[in-house]
Amino acid sequence: MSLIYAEVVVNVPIRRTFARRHAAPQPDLLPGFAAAEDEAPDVNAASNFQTFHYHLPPELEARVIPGHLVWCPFGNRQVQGVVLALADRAPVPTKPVSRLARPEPVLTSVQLELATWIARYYVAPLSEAIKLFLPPGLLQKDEETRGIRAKREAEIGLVHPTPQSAPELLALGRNSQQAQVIARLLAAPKKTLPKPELMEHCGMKSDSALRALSDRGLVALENEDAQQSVRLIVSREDAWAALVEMRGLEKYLSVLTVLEEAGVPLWKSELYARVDADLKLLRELANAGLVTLVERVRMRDPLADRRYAPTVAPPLTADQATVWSQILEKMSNTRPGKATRALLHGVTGSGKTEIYLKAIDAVLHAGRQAIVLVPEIALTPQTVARFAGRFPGRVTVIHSAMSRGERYDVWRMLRAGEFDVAVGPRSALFAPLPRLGLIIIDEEHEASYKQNAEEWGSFTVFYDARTVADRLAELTGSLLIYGSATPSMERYLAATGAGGSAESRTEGKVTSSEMLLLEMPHRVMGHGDPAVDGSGASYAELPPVEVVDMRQELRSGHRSIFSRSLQSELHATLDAGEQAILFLNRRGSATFVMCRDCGHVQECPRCEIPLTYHERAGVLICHHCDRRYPIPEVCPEPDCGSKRIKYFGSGTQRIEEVVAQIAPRARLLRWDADTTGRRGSHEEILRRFAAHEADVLVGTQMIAKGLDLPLVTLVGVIAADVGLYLPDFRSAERTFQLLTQVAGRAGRSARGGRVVIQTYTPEHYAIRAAAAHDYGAFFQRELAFRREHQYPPVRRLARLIYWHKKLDAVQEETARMVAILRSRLEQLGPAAEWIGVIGPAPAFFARHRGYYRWHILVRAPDPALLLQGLDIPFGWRIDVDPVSLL
DNA sequence: GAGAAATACCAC
DNA sequence: TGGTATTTCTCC
Repeated sequence: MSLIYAEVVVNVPIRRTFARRHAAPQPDLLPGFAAAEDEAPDVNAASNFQTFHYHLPPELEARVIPGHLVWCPFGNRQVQGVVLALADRAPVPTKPVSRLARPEPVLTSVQLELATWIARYYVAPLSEAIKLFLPPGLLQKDEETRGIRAKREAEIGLVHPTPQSAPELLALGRNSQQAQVIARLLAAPKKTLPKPELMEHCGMKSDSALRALSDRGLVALENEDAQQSVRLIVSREDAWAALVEMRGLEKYLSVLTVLEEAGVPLWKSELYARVDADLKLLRELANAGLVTLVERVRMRDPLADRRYAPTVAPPLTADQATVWSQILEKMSNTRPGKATRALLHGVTGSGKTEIYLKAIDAVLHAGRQAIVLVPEIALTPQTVARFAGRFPGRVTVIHSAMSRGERYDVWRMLRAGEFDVAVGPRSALFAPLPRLGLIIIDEEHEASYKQNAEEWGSFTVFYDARTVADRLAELTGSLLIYGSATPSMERYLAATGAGGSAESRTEGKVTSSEMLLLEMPHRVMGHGDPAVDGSGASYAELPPVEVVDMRQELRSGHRSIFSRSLQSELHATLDAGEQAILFLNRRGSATFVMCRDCGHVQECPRCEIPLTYHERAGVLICHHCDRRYPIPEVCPEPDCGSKRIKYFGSGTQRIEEVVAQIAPRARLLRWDADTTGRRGSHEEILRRFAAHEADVLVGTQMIAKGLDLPLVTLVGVIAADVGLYLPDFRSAERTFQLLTQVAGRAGRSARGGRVVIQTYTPEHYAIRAAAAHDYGAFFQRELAFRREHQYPPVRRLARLIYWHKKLDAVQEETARMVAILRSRLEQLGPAAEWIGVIGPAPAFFARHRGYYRWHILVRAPDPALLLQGLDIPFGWRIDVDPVSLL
């Protein structure tokens, strides 16, 4: 009699990684892993894939499959674990699996495979990668204590088909002789009864009640054949109305009416929202047999109480039609193991969302499902409304404001196939859709798709949803659409194939597969305007951008942070009763050194990264390689030699105050970290600005993203240079994206608009390209820069960050780690050809919350190859494909 | 995360 | 050298 064994990933933090001595790596789960181990066994002998083996007791043999959550003995206690694989033998003596934690598997085979891939790619514990797929609170000793308890609520159903005149009603309300008489007569043939019989039935001792009814004109007392009788002399409807009034049945009837109109059983809370009722009333109705009152499990649905007006697809613009036909053509090739990828490069307002909706529609018709990723900040009601409105009842959302229980219910409903479209931020990628066929990543360039290793938090897997989505699309054979007005270098390089496929193999580009490039270069103004193409949409010009050279301003004696040009534009805008957005990039209030005459910025000659001014030490430091340089007294630019050298970023003036001086009557609204701390205040600020409760919106990062603000005709960028000279290889890309997106806010209506960008370096290619709305020019120039210095997407990077309270401990530990990495590098031999270890150096934000932060960079086609199985002491974070090096 | 084993530390 | 505090290891 042979046993069945389960390989289990236990939900226990395994403090140290160590050798996986017994079980061989599974080649189909870990492509490339086994081969690498053969070549360099010492480096890859250890693994973060620590698993444990158990045998299945007879009663579980037929019930357990990979993906099941089970309880297992572990040391002297019971722990939860996820079954990774079944086998007919185990490498060690085994204990039995104790029991199933849930009857259904918590992960599909595709999700297990993806989790395994994530753990390897991001050098993270497999157990942590698995947790990404589970709603928070599921993996607990006692899930009842973690707020994901199933919610139970009474549901009210209607028993009687026509409750308005049901005889059961007569058991309710207050009784009276008059009411009894009317009820009796209503039930009688010909609405007439002999008087004595009637009085007897109703227990009447005198006929005063009858006379009162007669006085009200409801009944007539008649003499027929010497017999006194009582006749109802109003219609049945009127008699019922009188009955209702007499018995005080209105409150009962209003409940019944709501239920009748709903046509389906309602939750108690839904009923309460529509009608004034309480549980006592409902119990009376239930006792009378008019309604059923059942307590059952209620799924919390974040969109349940929202009503979206159903919308239909508008005709496509010419751009949209072209793009759509290209997608359709490619979609026919999509099958499991083969994804179709597309990059939708469309300017702000070109109608990308309509393409997303078309793609969802097509996928739903094919019986498959879709995940829509949006940057968290853009998860405004408007975005959700567009998806929910087009596909009523089939869309759900996942967002950070949801409670544990709500997330848990959404997870369960998705798994049960109750929704076909999941909209949410990066974590929505792990939604359990059983028949996934489409992944959309809107605003693909947004940094929030990367789980940031620099954030303070207990995250352990610093994954990039854009990269993981690529893998998921491959595994499920899905269509994957990235959309952006300013695509990331990674995606655009993949889509244009610049550099060639042979190069991308050796240089380890993020994706080696084809990506369809879809361009939508025209801005749609809105329907109903004079037709430019067949769809009835008209195209709008992108707003003209004026670049103001602040050096020139200075030379002319204007020291204000508002150039003369921006001041006059601001006045013109306010005079016209229009609105302005003033954009200040305050991020990391950079301390770079710039010549105020020629705009020259001090850089590290080797890393070509701006040097950071350190006031205390009185030196300039490169935050990549830790080289130090003296502060120049004169500008080193050959033709300049100016002595006016400025330390940028120190003490940014408050724009608000200056605006108040320039335009005292302008109503100001501020949008930054201070004013948007509370949840929902984003929307509140936007709403107030959209309602023209203010004339000028002053903000930092995320101004008015993705919102139509027709009255905004001026966008001013106060200092485009801030952010451009941060010591990070993505600074130019980020600045270009920011400027382009901000400029896209202006002139989205027939009023047109203007953009003013103030800068000390108007010749910088990021600023010139943004001003010219020329993505291609920026891309080519930036790619050359990345290629020259071997930065992503030409090469891949991993960043190892170490935090500690003591500086000497940081230096010691980072030096130790670098030594280990270098020795591993040697052991790799020829496989290390493209690998480099850079550092250690202090991170840009070198001191954070009392901790020193230093980092090491690994440049490699596949950083995991060097880092796999590394013993990683507490305090380290491994960030593969870091989004920032600050 | 907890108990067992290994090691470091210390008084004599 | 024995006893104890501290760190490391293992758990299928």
